[in-house]
Amino acid sequence: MKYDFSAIEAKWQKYWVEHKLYRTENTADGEKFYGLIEFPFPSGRGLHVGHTRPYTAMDVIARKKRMEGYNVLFPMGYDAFGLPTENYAIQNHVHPRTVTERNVNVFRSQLQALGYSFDWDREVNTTDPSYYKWTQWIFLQMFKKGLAYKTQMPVNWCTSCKCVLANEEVAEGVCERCGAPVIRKERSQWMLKITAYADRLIDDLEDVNFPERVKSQQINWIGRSYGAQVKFATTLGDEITVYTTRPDTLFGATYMVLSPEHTLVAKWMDRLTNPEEVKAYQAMAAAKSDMERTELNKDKTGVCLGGVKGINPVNGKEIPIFISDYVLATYGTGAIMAVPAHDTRDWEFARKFDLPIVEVIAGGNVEEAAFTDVATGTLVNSDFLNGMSVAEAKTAIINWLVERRIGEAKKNFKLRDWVFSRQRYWGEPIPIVKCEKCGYVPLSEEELPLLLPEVESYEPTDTGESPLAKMTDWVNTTCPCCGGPAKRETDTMPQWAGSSWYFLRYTDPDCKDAIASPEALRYWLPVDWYNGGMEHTTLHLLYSRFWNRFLYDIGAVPVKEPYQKRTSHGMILGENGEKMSKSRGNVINPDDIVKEFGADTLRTYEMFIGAFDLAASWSTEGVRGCRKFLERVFKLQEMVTPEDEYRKVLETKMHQTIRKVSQDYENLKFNTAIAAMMALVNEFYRVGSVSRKELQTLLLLLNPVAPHMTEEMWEELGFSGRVYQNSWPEYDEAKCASDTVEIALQVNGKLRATLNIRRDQEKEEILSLAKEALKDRLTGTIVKEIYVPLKIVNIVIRP
RNA sequence: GCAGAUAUGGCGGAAUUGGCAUACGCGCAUGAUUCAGGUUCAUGUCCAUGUACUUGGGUGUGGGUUCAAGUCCCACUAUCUGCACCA
Repeated sequence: MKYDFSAIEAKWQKYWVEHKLYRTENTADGEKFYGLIEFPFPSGRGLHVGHTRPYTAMDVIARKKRMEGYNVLFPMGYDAFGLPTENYAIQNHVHPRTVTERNVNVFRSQLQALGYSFDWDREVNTTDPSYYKWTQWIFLQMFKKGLAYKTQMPVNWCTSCKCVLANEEVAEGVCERCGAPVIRKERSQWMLKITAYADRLIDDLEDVNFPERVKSQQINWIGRSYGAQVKFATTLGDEITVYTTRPDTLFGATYMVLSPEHTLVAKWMDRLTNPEEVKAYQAMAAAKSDMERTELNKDKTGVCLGGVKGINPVNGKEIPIFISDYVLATYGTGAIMAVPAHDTRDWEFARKFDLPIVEVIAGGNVEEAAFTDVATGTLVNSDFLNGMSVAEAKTAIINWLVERRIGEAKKNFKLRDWVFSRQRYWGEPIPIVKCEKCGYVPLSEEELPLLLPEVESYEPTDTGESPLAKMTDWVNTTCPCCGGPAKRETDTMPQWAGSSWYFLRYTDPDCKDAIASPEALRYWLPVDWYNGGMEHTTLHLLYSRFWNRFLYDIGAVPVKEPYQKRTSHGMILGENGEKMSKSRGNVINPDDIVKEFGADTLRTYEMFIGAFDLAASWSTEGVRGCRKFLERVFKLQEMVTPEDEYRKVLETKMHQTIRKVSQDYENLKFNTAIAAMMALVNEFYRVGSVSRKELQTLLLLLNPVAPHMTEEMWEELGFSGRVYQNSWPEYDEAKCASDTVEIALQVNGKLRATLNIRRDQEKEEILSLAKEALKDRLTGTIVKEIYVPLKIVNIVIRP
């Protein structure tokens, strides 16, 4: 009997589609289960073996849950707006919509060829006007609540192409396309006030089941810190406000540093003694990204502002003011007080510029290095703070500052507001018009969706505006508020917009009058299990939690947190252990694998490749191994005996395997689940036969991973119904354990022998058996005898 | 630089609470089947030493705790992911 995978897979895929096998209703008996995977960006390169790993994993979970009686929602869609499609469209003079449609069709057929159990009736596409209508609607709600606003923000500007570049299009400070230098230029941008939700985004993590590493990465990214804001007077009259997490070290502040972009620098420019030097430094800083600027191993640079001094409020001392690019305009107030004795970066800067280092917390040697340990130090050289601990000093100094109205306790976040504008064509138009009289005015909800107009060229304009700016008929409109002349916003939304709420739309994808009907949202939310990549932890995952929380606050969704459980998969690397990429020539196309080995083999291999949450390298030899395993299962048909029960010799093994596979699937340990099934199959071969009942159980266990082959065998063997209509096999805990176990016998921790014991044997009896077995080695005084039940005996002797 | 993670045979990886390191697969070796190659089946396979028994070493590096450490603690090193306009 030959395993003809192409015929088998085609047959069952057709059957599943025709019978709408995986269609999900919004009401049903049994508990609901909503399993979600990150929907793909339909790129021109097609589906990647990196996609199929998490998709297969959740498909396994979904199939198992259905067999356990759950009403399962397992949907798929396309996150189809975005830069790569737009760039392809520009190069090839085709409409991005055409490119998107083509790519989506390729993706869909690739996904279907892998036998995923998606409910295809619920497919969503973020570029569909009936979808982005609601993306725009959410933006309008945010605007109405004051969470969307415009401000000046720096963007990457190519001096030659004269257009705004994405960070990805900038390589080592030059434009990726033309090689011309890229500078940072201020532009008016739409922003979303995610910082208003910073506390909630941290605090609500307590209620969800996310891996610790995901939680801590989000918490650190949001970066909540408690400190103080302090006003420093200057000799030019203006005050500088600094943010510090260490107000206790105020007596040790021996200089100040402003970010090169700080507004006071420009204001003071005429009165400085070294304006040329300052301007030159600002120009240099503008050419660097934030990351380059904060690299610690680089030499600290900076310029002292000539002709102005700051005044330390606690001791009245005049201290120099520098500008340096290690201070970022976007964090805190863009200005710091520098305490070189107790901050590493300040210490290095002070050494380089020969500035005084004043120790105010005893415990280290500040001549050698900054002393940053807050737990043990005691305040010194600090007047009324002397002798206090760091914690006491913080409270005391803040009270002192508050009394004099020169400072206050302040909570700060590293999280920045979300830059929501893109000067691009292929995104959702922002539904706002600008009226000379009324300012920024939202469109009324009846006018949504605001459709993307047809343009001839998708190239950004010379002024850096989006291609939409060239559509004067579209841009010039009337103000919804006063009816006077107004202009439409020409920026579009980032790709993150559509993906921030897609999981809501799946619950009711055709809903006409809301993001989804309240009944559907109530039934399906929260998502029970969301699997995705670690690389999305601080952006997509955080953004979508933010949007959901906002929608909860305005009563549009019923749950605070959208995802009850989050898991992450590791990347699939090339055969050489490097990231798969065209330039490295190590890309594996899933289509080729399906064609040569079959979808069931690809699925099995990707589940077997290694620990699900770690990266794993591709191995075509490994694929062959999984194919061999499936062939061995297929050939079991020739060895079937008619018993409709587990035979005595295999009973324990059967129960153990069911338990292992059930638990391992649930814990995403697919590799060990498959190993257990391989071991079971080896056992069948060793025995030389398999009973009908044993094979039936194996087919049920293997079905989620290899659905086509198991369905075919099920039919061939004449079992009733389809595999998916049957229940998940059960195991008996009592039958998982054999009567005897082998334990290890150690002397001084070294393995010397093993011993077979009965489960119910007494400790004393086992110890005496052990000593008998080890008697040649017990050549000294026995100091200690350790027995760990059913595991080990360790006898400690001294000569 | 900051943040999060990872490190086990020739390779992918396994190992409830600290309790027999290397399950399962690949590769390799030997044998059977075959005209032959492939397939399939069986056996073996951490390293060193040795006649089989054995003995010693061994989970990135260096220390520590413990009767016992891949697992816990301290200090390193290397690699991977993200860093806000790629998604």
